[in-house]
Amino acid sequence: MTETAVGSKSEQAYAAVKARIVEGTYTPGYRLVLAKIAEDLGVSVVPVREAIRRLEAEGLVKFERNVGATVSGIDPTEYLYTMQTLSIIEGAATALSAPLIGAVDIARARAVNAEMRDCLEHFDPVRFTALNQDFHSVLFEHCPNPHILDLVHRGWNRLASIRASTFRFVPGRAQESVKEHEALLQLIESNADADTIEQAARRHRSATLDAYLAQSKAGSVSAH
Amino acid sequence: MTETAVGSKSEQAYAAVKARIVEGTYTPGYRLVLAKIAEDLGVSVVPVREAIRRLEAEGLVKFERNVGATVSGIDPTEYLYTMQTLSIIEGAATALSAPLIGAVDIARARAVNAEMRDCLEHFDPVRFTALNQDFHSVLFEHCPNPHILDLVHRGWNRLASIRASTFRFVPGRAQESVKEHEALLQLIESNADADTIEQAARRHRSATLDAYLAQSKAGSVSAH
DNA sequence: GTCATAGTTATCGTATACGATTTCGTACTC
DNA sequence: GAGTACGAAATCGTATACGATAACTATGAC
Repeated sequence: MTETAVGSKSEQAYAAVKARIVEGTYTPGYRLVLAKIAEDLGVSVVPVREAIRRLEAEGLVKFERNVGATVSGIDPTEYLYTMQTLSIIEGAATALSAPLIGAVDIARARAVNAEMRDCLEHFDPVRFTALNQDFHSVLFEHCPNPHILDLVHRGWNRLASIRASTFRFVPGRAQESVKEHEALLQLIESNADADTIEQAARRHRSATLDAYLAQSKAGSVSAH
Repeated sequence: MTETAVGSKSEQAYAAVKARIVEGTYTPGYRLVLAKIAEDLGVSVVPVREAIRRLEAEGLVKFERNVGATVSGIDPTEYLYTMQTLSIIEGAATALSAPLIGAVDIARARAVNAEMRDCLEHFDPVRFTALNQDFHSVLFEHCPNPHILDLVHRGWNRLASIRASTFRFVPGRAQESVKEHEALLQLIESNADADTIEQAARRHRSATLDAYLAQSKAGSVSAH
């Protein structure tokens, strides 16, 4: 009865493949062969097909008819697009959540942000990124509009699959990020109006994107 | 060779079911039975399954394990959520498109808007809604971010499946809408900054939503 | 008369099998 | 030696078949 909770085989396959993509076992460009995955998971190809199509809908994999599926996210412009979209969606989600964020949530977010500050010293980019997600989760999880919330989750998923850690590439950005987090919390605490919060949350992410772009231009990503 | 373009059976099934939902053959709440659809289309259930799952990912249908799929959109709050999400996404898409909108596009949009104005007299809500989509398409189709553009399309699809025509329910809104369109065009022509355009586009849709809510509250939709 | 329970039916979930398409390698020709 | 055409292998796409699950119905007891 312990396996009742896992749901259908399709569900298992979906979770399994997604996990492998996010954790990096399947790197971008990796060729996903239905039969092989099916064998690995001990299921038939049909549920795997469904799982792949679901992942395609989320943008985690690219699927070509009669050819097969590959893990997407190779394209650096893809990162740009995702970040821009997320800046808009997350900004809106945070603004909509703000009135529903209580003192305990603020405290929790502040605790996470403190951990992030500590993290700066030893500089563990993976851990820093995980904490970053925790922090923002507190801010947008109260969003009353389930569609928007869903879009935010999809955005984070895509980012996770593209890069385990943004901050590995833009180390200088981490310090500013922590400061902006505190500013954001103060805005929410002081019941700032929705527009102000939305703008702040959006710029917070845009700034990370800009930092990444500046870094890329500087030459470290000279290859097209 | 004429059928090569239609693609796979899954594709056909997807298009067929989607069309039936949008055109209203399958109304919200309609029970989608795999076997029946498969028979109607002359294919097996497997491609139909895939089609249904794709539609689920788009939010057009709701799917419950071991129970089946139903056309979603029954819930009036669903309409609210979709409109709110679309106001944000469409606002952003329009703002991002603005710099890329040329004089010919403006002229085309203005022509569509003129048709809408004519439409007000005979008041054909279905036609009015179709023109409305045409108008906004001109404004956001140049959006350079494909993800955002995709989200806008999904939003319109959902709306189409929920209601063939919003304006049937909020007739008073149509006139204002036409005026706001013209204002929006002038903003774009005068190269207004992105924030201004985004706010205007967003409010344009929010206003329709507000009008709908006021109407609903007034009692015409007393049945739950 | 109402509630609970067992049996039936409808529908979904998955496995297996085979046909269709693409891709890659090899041989042949220019 | 380079290019093209043919063929084989790999992989996807779909049909069919059967097992699993949940909704419905009828029957019985209280």
